[in-house]
Amino acid sequence: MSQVRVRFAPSPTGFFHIGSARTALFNWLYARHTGGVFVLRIEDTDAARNSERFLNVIHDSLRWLGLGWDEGPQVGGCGGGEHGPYRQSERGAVYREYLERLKAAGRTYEKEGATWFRLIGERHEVYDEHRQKTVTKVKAAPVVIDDAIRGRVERVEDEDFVIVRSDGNPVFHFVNVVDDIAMRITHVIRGEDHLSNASKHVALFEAFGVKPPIFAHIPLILKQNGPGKMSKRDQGALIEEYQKRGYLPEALVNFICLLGWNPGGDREKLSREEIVRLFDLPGVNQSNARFDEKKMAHMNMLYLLALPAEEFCARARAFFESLATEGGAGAAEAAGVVGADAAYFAAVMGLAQPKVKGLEELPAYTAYFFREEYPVDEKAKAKVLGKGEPKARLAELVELLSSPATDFTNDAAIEAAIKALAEARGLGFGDYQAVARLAVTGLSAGPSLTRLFRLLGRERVVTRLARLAAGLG
RNA sequence: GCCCCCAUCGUCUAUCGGUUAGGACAGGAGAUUCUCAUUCUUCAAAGCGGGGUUCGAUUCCCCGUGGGGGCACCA
Repeated sequence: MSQVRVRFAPSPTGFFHIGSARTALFNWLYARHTGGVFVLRIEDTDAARNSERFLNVIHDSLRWLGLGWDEGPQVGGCGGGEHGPYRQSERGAVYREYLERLKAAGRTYEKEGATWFRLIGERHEVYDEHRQKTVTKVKAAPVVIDDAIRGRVERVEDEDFVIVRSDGNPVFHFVNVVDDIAMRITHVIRGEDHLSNASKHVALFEAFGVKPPIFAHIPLILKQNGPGKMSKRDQGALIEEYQKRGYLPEALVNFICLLGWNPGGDREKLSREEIVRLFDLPGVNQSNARFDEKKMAHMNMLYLLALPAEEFCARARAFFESLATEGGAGAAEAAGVVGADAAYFAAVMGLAQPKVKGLEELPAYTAYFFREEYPVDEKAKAKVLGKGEPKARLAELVELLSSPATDFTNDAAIEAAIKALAEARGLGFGDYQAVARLAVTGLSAGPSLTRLFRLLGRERVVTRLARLAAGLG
């Protein structure tokens, strides 16, 4: 059992996004890699901006991603631990105690109702052009941050700062350090946006007479278009979004672990176990990575393709169920799909699995299997009906397929029958394929025609073929 | 403005002084398949600039430039 204790410390002030997910993941990976402890701590000291709803989003997202926490709020089998409570809003007593220690050491003072942390060094007043106000600068000794990823970073912290607001609530820098001490955190793995704050934190650790933990500031994820880091408002930023769209969490984890880290070599698709085994802090990059939705979609497809059929079927069912429950557009249709015969559903999903890039394509891709009122792609329709003799081809197919002489029980027989028909007319399978597909599915692309014919059954196929033929009347 | 971090194909990245600078996504072309997707083959695509150090720099150092972050009684 290693002594490593890491923490993920989000604040419930908004939706959980991909950057937070990766920070959580790296912490989780490091804990698992070292056999250490992964702590979830909720930094909700800003009462005005926190909400219970966003707290649930954090819990749900972490669990969906498979990043269970060893210590933290107790939710569905995760959490507990002897360093609680794990919500900062419930740790007032701890902060008061630590504040007293700082006061006793003469490292605080009151100003305008707030409590400030006093740096050590000579003071002088300076007018700050940028902030347009007079500030007191302190000639403090440089703070050294020995970062596991960045190496040695030196920074001068030259202004006292508030640690307890005038309303009595402690500030982030203070509670963050106090909790890292109280919870015996050994490694602080967090975004590079905190690198500049680290000097404040180190100063605080030193004031408490505690050796700072090992810092590891990981690069940021940049938005895929335009300048700046990824934020909650950006396209593709929200974990909840991927969850709703039926992304596989293991694919998402695989993708985001590759943003700013690599296992060495050319491999990209890695199992969770391999990632845990290979992950380490020195392997983390120093430069920011731009988010790429296309590559992530590709990773998701690879995972979908690799799923055992039953597993794919189960995920697909869960996806349709969530669509039906969500109640948005298509909920009624999804409910219909969920209510379909299980064996039939499984057979349809068997056709779809090798074809779709994501579960979210399933409703449109399989609509015609589950109801007679399915959408028709008008562009495809115009194109297919615009050439050859569609009406004649449809009529021939209706005659062929409605005949009891045509075996409708296996794909090969159906294919052979249509090929024979084509040959007799001096045509190819392709001359029937497009128009038949349009008639039966409303689309120009989809699973193998003969396989979907067999699944649909003779009656529905013939009816749909005849219906389109009649429409051409 | 001040402080900190970073810098290889469009994007994610490999390389830890000597390579035809490799892989993946995206893009182009082709093959296969009843369409589509997959798969396979293939093409195009990179060391920011300038100084050093060195027999030799993508790699080490410095300066620019560019990108990112921070500078709250937010976290």
